[in-house]
Amino acid sequence: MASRNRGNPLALAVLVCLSERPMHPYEVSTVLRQRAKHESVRLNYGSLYAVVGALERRGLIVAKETERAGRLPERTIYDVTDAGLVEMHEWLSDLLSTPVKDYPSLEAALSFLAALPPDEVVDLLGERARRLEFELAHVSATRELVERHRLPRLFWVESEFQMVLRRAELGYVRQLRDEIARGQLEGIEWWRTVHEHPDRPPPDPFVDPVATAEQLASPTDHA
Amino acid sequence: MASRNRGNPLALAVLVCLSERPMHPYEVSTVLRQRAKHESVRLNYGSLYAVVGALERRGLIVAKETERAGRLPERTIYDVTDAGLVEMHEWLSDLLSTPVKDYPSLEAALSFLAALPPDEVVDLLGERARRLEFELAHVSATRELVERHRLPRLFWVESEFQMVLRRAELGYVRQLRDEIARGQLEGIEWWRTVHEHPDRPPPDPFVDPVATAEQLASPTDHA
DNA sequence: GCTGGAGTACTCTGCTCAAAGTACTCCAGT
DNA sequence: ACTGGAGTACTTTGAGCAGAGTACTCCAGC
Repeated sequence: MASRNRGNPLALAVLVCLSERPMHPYEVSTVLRQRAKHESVRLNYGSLYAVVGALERRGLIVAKETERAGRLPERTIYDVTDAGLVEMHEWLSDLLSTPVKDYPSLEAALSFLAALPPDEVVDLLGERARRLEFELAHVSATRELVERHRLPRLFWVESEFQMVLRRAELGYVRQLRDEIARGQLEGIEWWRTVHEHPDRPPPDPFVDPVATAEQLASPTDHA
Repeated sequence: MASRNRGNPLALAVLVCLSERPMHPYEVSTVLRQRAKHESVRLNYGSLYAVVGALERRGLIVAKETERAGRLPERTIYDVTDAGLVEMHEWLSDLLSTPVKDYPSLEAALSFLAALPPDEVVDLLGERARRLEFELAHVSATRELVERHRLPRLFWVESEFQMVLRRAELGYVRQLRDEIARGQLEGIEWWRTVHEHPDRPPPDPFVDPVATAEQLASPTDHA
């Protein structure tokens, strides 16, 4: 009963919307956008109609009626089923209670730091820090606007969380940038040498050459 | 020259590996696993051979030679091209310098907090906090192992960053849980009422009913 | 009265990508 | 000699999904 892959969280968004009242898919998309949920859940029409179809096949929602205004395309109004309400409840509970491995793009980039020369990395991280500051300023500006509309915090906790993550990222980026700039990052001599002499065979990256022998002697899986 | 979508970061990982020395795809996958990069970049064979094929079509890598050991499948050894090195450089620079919107699953879940009753949410967030603590302990244990092998920090900054994010998440989750438990989260009365009387039409969620009128009067886009 | 842009409500197309499968080798154990 | 499990090196498959496209309406402006 743990977190078997449930796929696109947009399907959860659809269940939540339909649990309020029956809607047609396009209305779901406008409601989500009005509430700025498309900042937290990837939303586009291709996926929307795909997940609605899938939810219907799984019996979690049902087509209630179809109407037509003029010669515009037909609108199919869906309603959530009891099974759908159960699934929504379980899915949300799972997401809240169980951390899953996300793959933030910065983590990937940091994995390959050594492929770029250190001085370039200093500049690039500085650039990122500046952009993060700008973004944070922008987000808190719009948040103030929302607050002035008196929409209770309950409805924008996700943007609060977003800012927490962004601030943590900014802190780390700044710190790492400074450490590289000041030559304090462990391994920096190796890093510099490799990029200054791309032709020469790279020297040993290990901090303590004695340890290398140990390392090779005992092929422990530290992977 | 900005961040046009470059697709799967696994392709970047391949470029980085091949920039060290020519390899066949399977060797790329074992190298990435040895260095624990599969913690930061989604890695599986289906995608690996797909991205290698795409890189070849785009002229960023070339098949150098193919060998065969016994009657095992043929191994195609690839090498990076000059264009590939340029692409690697640009891609990495982009990733480092430009923050992009990731969609962490907890952010999606928090977007729909109000769909679950508050007391359940308190329990679920408590559960998550406990699991995060467990994970953090686990990660710092393996990190110590890596340190004892004297592998310089330069090669595990990504796991450092991962821990920074996890700790920030833990802090926020704990705080939010406590605020809900203590009834301090703005909007909690509405939240409780809605779940205690699912039949009754929901009351106005706005903090200050007077503001609602203003809100309706000036349809500013706060989306 | 006609053009052009914003909005409505989807549909189509083709790529991506994860999981599982395939087909072999090498070796340890019995 | 034979079975079985771990490892090697890919290939196949089909669902998922993003972006672009379609076909209409409504309205403002000249």
